[in-house]
Formats: sequence, structure tokens, C-alpha cells
Amino acid sequence: MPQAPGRLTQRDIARLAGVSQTTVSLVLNNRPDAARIAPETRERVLRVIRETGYAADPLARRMLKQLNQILGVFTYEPVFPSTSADFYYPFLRGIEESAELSGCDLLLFTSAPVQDGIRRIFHENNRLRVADGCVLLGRAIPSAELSRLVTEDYPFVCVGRRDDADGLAVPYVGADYVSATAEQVDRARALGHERFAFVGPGAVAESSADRLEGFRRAAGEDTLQVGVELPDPVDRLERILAAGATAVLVDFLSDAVELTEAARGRGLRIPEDLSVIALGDPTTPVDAPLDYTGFTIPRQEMGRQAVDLLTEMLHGQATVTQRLLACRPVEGETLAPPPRH
Amino acid sequence: MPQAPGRLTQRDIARLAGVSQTTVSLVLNNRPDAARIAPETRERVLRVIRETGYAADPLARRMLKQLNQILGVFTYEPVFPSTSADFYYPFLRGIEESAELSGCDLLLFTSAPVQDGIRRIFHENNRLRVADGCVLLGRAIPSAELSRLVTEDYPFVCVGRRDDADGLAVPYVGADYVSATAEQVDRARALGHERFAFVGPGAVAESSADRLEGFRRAAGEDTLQVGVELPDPVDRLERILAAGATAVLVDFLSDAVELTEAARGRGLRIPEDLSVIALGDPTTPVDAPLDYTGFTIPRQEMGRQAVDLLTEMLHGQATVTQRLLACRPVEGETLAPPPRH
DNA sequence: TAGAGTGGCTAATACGTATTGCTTGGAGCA
DNA sequence: TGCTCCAAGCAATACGTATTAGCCACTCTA
Repeated sequence: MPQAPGRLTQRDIARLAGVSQTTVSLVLNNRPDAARIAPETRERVLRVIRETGYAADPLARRMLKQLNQILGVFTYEPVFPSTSADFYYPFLRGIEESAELSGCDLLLFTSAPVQDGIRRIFHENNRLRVADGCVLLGRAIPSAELSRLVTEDYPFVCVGRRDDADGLAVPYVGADYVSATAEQVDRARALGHERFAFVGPGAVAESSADRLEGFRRAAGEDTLQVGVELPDPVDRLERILAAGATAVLVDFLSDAVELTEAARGRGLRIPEDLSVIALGDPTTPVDAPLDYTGFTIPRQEMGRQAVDLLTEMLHGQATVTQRLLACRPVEGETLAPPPRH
Repeated sequence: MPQAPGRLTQRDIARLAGVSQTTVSLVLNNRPDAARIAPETRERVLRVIRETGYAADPLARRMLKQLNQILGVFTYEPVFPSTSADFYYPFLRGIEESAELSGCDLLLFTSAPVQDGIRRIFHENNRLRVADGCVLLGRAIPSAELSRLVTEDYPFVCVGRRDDADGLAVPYVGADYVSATAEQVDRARALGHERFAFVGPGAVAESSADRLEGFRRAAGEDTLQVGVELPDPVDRLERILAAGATAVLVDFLSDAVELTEAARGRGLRIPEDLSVIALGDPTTPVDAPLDYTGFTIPRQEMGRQAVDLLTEMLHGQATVTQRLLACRPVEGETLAPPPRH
């Protein structure tokens, strides 16, 4: 008797009620079309079920449907980090919220080994397929892993826009940084700004590349861009002023803070002498001295919709697998008309 | 063809490797006793598995009562909340850390429906058994659910000490609040304090009951205890002073902050006129005006050891299933010798 | 050369449930 | 009587995996 004691099955119920297991199952899922059970039989079965407190084993149930109602969450860093908490949690909150609504459990792939500081999806014994599908979270995701996922036809959705991997479209729910950034440039232009500068790492990840793209589109191709080649904020400020820029768009908030301090050290007031626009709320905790003008990223909504999209894909209902959400402009205190000469 | 696209089965692997499903299963769970597979066959199968990224369906595995390297995490509130983040995350970080070390994935039971503001473990279609075992997280856990878990012989570990449920011992990894609190009283006594007061909700949850117990044990049974029946901090302060207490031990940090403000409003200095001891670091984000003397709760370590204990239980190695960890005293600035009359 | 032993693999089965046909007995009708 | 039709229920099967009990070909022993 290998059966765990006390675990009732439909067979037990059937025996007690003097019917077959099939009948028990039919009574339980009484489907309107095939209600082929006599009322008194049904009542007898239900009584036994009530008396025994029987509950169907959800595992066996789910085995027949092909979906396990398990959604994977893969993060390229620990899920519960001390750092970059501000970056991850809003996404995760949205993911959790939507998973709860759709009755799915979330599987965190903590078993993925860390190599060179980040987790790897594909490794000896990867357990991706334990889940029905997976949400991928991370600033930069190796395109090799992405293309393999697509090739293997594994259902997944990235949080954040991704370039095609090996020419294959990657499903994602991202934020429209291109438009959001261009919009900020236009806004500054409307105030009278004519020369703009961009501070950011450049096209290292899609999110940064999109901001740069939006900047270039709105400000012009040949406009100043300051990146990692000039790490010192004082140097950066020099360069920006030398170029005659009156409005600076900054990718990372920490860079904006540094730039602000450099400006103050030089006796410049923000925004009267120089406007600073932050392209998104902080990804790492930052003590910002100012309330920066710019936009916020709809992180929680991105998480929500990523799960929604994945669920649709799993049910074969998804037609469009790439979604961009709009960012919300933020009225801060760091944008003003340019200084008059 | 009802098969979900992309879900590989052992049959697929078998076909690709030119062997039977049985062989695939044997290779996967290579058990030393019955490992009668030729090395080259084994290698061939393993190669196919690597190439396809196959992973066994956790539900099917669990149906045959096997371990899945999946540990459940049940929280009575959302895992990624905006509030009480400070309360949960250290535990979760420890849990994640230990799960990663033991090569397990974490399953968040987001599918549990919310009733009356908290999640329920047991409901129609509870999916507890998808995981090998479960870590339970929450300030107060309904003892009905605990006793049912114990009765059903489901492997689980609570984070935080729990009373017996229906006379059944509950496995836990908790913090020794009794000793930690008593130690604080003794420390104050060593400085000259003779009369103590306790501010807290009383025995509503085990964690609070233990603090009160530690207080009574060290300060005496008939010492003043102020709880919810006197919610106003000013009233509380009156009562405390009237009782002649010179040191107050406070359960919740937020209450300590309120009390501090009431004392200031009355012209009292802390700690010169009144010593305040906080029994644990904040569970909700609080702007503390002072660096409170008291102790910190080893939350991360509790999370780690909860997973460790669960893992041992799953492998039948756990002898003691209840563990109490010591709290670390904190030198703050709110404890001083009592005022001289 | 028969028998025993062994290595290497597979067929069959079990887990608990949902679903698809099939059986049975009886009623309705010509 | 012969036929259809229907209600009521059941046997059989499928889901994906682990395990048990073999089967087969070969080698070693006597």
C-alpha cells in the first residue's frame, strides 16, 4: 500500500458511492452539455464527497490540460537584491499581480548558476521547461540566449524592448524610449532651446540605444553625445558648454546628479543656466538633489502586460508579440527656457 | 494533435536518441544500483537532452512522489509589496540565497486566492504539492492551516516561531525574542534601572508574545504593560511615568517613534530622562529620529536556515525541526542610566 | 552443450483525473 | 416483432514520468 494514508482519490469516492470513477469525475465537473447523471446518483456521490472532504488532486488535473499554470521568472541577477531593488521590484510587482489574476504560480529560477556575475539560462541541466513559459528580466540579455529561445520555440516574453536576435523577432513588452526621449527634446525646443547634448553610455543595451535614437531623431544626427569616453562630470560639463548646448538629456539619473554638482561647482544654476532632463526614473537608489524633469517608466504595467502577453501566447491567442508602452512625462524643476545672451 | 507546441517529453528524447522512454528516464535519474545503461548510450541520450533543453514535467514527476528541486514559498501577502518591503525582503534574500546554493528553484504561490485580505493555503485547487516542500512567511499564520499542513504530513517550515497547532509541533526557524528581550531588560537593570514598562500589542502573534514573555521573565510579572487599549502615545507616556518606569521596551519601532515624540512634547530628553529600547528593527519603513538601542533580527539568516531545514526534512535528515536564532544587540543612543531624583 | 549468469535494454504498469466512446436496458413507434 | 432513440453509466484511454519485470544476446562454467 504505497498510497499516502489519508489521500483520497476518485476511486475511493466511487467505491463508497457504488459507482465508477468516471461517474465521480462527471459529477464533479458537471458540465451542462453532458449531464448524463441521474439526480439521485449525483446526490449520492456529492454526499460522499462532502462527508470525506475529498478534493481533486490539482496535479493530476493539470496533467491532462497541457499547461501547468507555472510561469517562470528569469532574472539575470538575484531576484531579491539589496542593490537595484528600485529597478526590479516594480516589474516584479506587476508580474506578481498579473500572475495572481490569471491563477498562475511563479517559478524563480534560482537554480541557474551564476557565471561571470550573471546567471545563465542555458546550462547543463537548465530547468526552463519546468515552467509553461517564462518572463525574462534584465538590463541586457545576451542575444545568443535570446536566439536560442526563439529557435527552440520556447514561449517567453522579455520585459523591455529587444533587438532581433539572429534575425528572429523577440517577444517583449517594452517602454517607448524613442518617442519619450524625442518628446522631451521637442518640449525643450518649444521653450526656446536650440542646441542639445546627450549624456549616456550609447548603444550598449536596447534601452540606452533607444534613448539615443530618440534624441538623434529629434535633435539632429550631429548633435553632441557624451559617453563613457569622458567619465569625469566636470569634463563632460566643459564639453557640453563648449558645444553651446543649453539642454542636456541624461540617460542615467546618477549621471544627472553628478552633472548637477559639477554645474553648481562652476557657479551655474539649474535650470536657469542649464536645463537637465532625466530620461527615466532611477534604476539604482540615488539621492537626487533636485526633482528632475523627464519621464517615468511604466514598470509595473510592463510587468503586468508581460505576463498577459505570455499567457496569451500560451493559449495561442497572441497575434502581436511586441508591445511598446508610453512613458509618462514628469514635470520637474530642471527645465526652463535657455539663458539669454 | 493536442500537444502544446514546444513541450518536449521523454518520448521525444527517446525518439531522437533512438532508445526507449524507459532508457531516457533511467539516464536522467541515474541511480547507482540500477544504472545498467552503456556509457555510449547514456552519452547519446544526454547529448539530445542538452541540445533540446529538455526538463521533466514537474507535475508528472510529483504524481509519482518524487523530488523536483522546487521549493514553494508561501506568503500571506504579496511577495513584492510596496509596503512592508523591509519586513519581507531580508527573509526572501536569505531564502533565495540558500535555494541557489542547493540548486533549487523557488515557486511563489501567487495562484492562492486572496480572501479577507490574506491569501489562503487551502482552497479549491491548492497547488502546494507542485513543490517538494514549502517555506511559510507571515506575521501571523492561521493555526487551522498549520495543523492541517502537519496532519497531511506536508513538508514545510515556518519563518518565525510558531505555537503548536492543535497540539502538533510546527517546524520553524525563528528568532529568540524571549532571550533577546530579557537581555535588554537586564542590560538596563545593570545601568541602574529598576522599574520597566512594555509597550506592545501583547500576545497577538507569537513574535509579540515572546517579547512580552521575555519582558515579564526579566522585569517581573506585575510590571506595567501598555497595549492597544491605550492607543494615544501621550496617554501611554503618562501611564508609564505614573508607574515610575525609567526604561520602556517597545515592540514596534513605530510605537517607539511616537513615544519619543510624546516625550519631547513634554520636555523630556531621551535617554537622559527616559530610556527607550526597541525590540527589533523596523518591520515597516519608518523615519526614526533616533538610533534606537535594542536588537536586530537575523532575518536573512532565518530565511537561509529555513530553506536548509526544509531541505534536510525532504531528505529525511532533520532530527530537530525547531530552531531559534539569537538576535544581535544594537548599541543605540536611547539607553542611559536612569535620572537621579 | 546445457545451464547459469550478466549486461543492456524495453514493455508494461502505476500515479489520479478527464474524456471518448461503448454498453445496457427500456421506451416509443411502425 | 423489428427498429430507432434515449438516458444512465461504465470501460478504456490519455497525460508524462518512474519503476518493475522481464527479454535477448552473449559469456562463463561444468
